[in-house]
Amino acid sequence: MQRTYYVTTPIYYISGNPHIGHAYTTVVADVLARTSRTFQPTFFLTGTDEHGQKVANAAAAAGKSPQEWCDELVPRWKELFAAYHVSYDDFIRTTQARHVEKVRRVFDRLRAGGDVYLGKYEGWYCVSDETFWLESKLVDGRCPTCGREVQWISEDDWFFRLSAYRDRLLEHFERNPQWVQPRSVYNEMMSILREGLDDLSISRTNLDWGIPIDGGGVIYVWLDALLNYITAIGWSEDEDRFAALWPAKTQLIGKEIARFHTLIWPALLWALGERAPELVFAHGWITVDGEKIGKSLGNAVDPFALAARFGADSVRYFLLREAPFGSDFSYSEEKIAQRHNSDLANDLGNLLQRTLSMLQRYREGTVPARGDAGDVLGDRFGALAMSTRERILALRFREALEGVWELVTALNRTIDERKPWTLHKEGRSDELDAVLYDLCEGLRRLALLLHPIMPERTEEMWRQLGEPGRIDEDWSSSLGRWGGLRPGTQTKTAAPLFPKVELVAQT
RNA sequence: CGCGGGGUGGAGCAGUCCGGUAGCUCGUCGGGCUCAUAACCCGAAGGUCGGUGGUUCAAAUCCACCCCCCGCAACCA
Repeated sequence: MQRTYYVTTPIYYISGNPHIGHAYTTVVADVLARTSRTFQPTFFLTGTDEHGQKVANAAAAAGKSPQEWCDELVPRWKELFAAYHVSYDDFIRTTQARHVEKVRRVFDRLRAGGDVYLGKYEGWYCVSDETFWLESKLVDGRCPTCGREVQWISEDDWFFRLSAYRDRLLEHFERNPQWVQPRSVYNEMMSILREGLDDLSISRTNLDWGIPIDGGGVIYVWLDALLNYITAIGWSEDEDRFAALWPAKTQLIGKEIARFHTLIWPALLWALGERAPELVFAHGWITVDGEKIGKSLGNAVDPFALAARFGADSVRYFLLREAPFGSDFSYSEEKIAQRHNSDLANDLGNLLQRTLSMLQRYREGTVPARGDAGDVLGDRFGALAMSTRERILALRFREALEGVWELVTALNRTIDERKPWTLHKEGRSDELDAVLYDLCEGLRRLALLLHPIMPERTEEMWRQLGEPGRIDEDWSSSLGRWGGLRPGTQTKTAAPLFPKVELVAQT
């Protein structure tokens, strides 16, 4: 069975409504998936993480059962992903039977294999914050966060023998220095490894919203959650399918959950006799004025409002173009507006507009045959498709877009240098045909190359260019050589692709 | 001595792993063009890369120390 490019997002914890960060990770995964699909079998998984204390609390506060709460909230995520044109192949919920039964199977196997054992979980516990604290963290014997008294808890819990995998993890990290990216996260995880790992408590007896364990208690929500990546693709059930998909090619996460995905997750997989994922990539935070986004900070960003104001594709473009992937980056509506206006409206949208306008004026909207004029653009940009694909799949989105924009600039410059209006006036018909053809061919390529980033607006480009084929077709056949555009194609002028947005002069 | 990230022209950022004319976007100034969403194209000004010291023929890039900012250390992307 052919190997499939398998990409995942974290499954999202639904203790509240989705925010911009959820959109960010998922959009990035979508860009990978859409790019990969142009040349290989691809599977893109996302979903929701529904168990645990916080969900139980949130549901109780809303006067609902946890299951009702989740059932009502999950559609919000699906709406978000629809609003951002996310093309996931599967959406897993940890409350689904397909997941629950396999997690229980995992637990049984680990227990049988000796990687899970019964031990005592003890520590200082703050009831108010629902958090265990190391003695060394306490402030005057009180909770360092809220200042309340803490109590000594001692309960029988199941433990995962994480410490037994420390050496293998170290070796894995040393042999595969690229498997965790970016480098900063790799370094941090290495440093944690060098300090040593404790076994991990994987059961909870103080709540019942989770996957039950025979004999009492529920499975720790993180163990439950991590397993979604394999329960969704047929682990222990459909061996052929699982073998085609696992190990995952790229698992995207936020950097705050790196230790779960790069230390606990591989150890867990090894305990099950499976392989670690090929790449775990931890992206940075979206910040507002350098500060982390959070409800408590009152600076949460509503992703629905954002998409409504700028268009989902503009936001997608911004998220991928603004910062090197992996770094934190500062967000503001002004920055989105700037990107939208200068890159998308002025450079790209206007290029389409002026090209189609001239084509309409001089050739009644019909793409002319090119003739034998020199092929500088073809020489220069023939390899762009392959380099763009490589950069995207290496998660170097910014570089990929910068490369594509060289073509945008080159086309704008071509108009400036060749002056089609002059060619027309002077009746230099062959030269005019060649220029117009090249512009249309360049735009056709731009639509194809940018489609994974901006799926909706590029479809509109495609339509205006009068293209009959599929925009998500194989790049190697459609972009192999300059000149794939068929002469005689009838284009249509239409409203601007990216209408400019007004900058609100506030703050 | 808990761990990690960052300090580069007015703003926001690349470049630092594998040392060798400091690059990009926006902004500013000047010019060009008139097909286009007052958009596009060309050119210019502006930084010696947080500080000090060291290694080197040569350092933003390596080493040491120091200053400043920010995360993490918790079931929050």
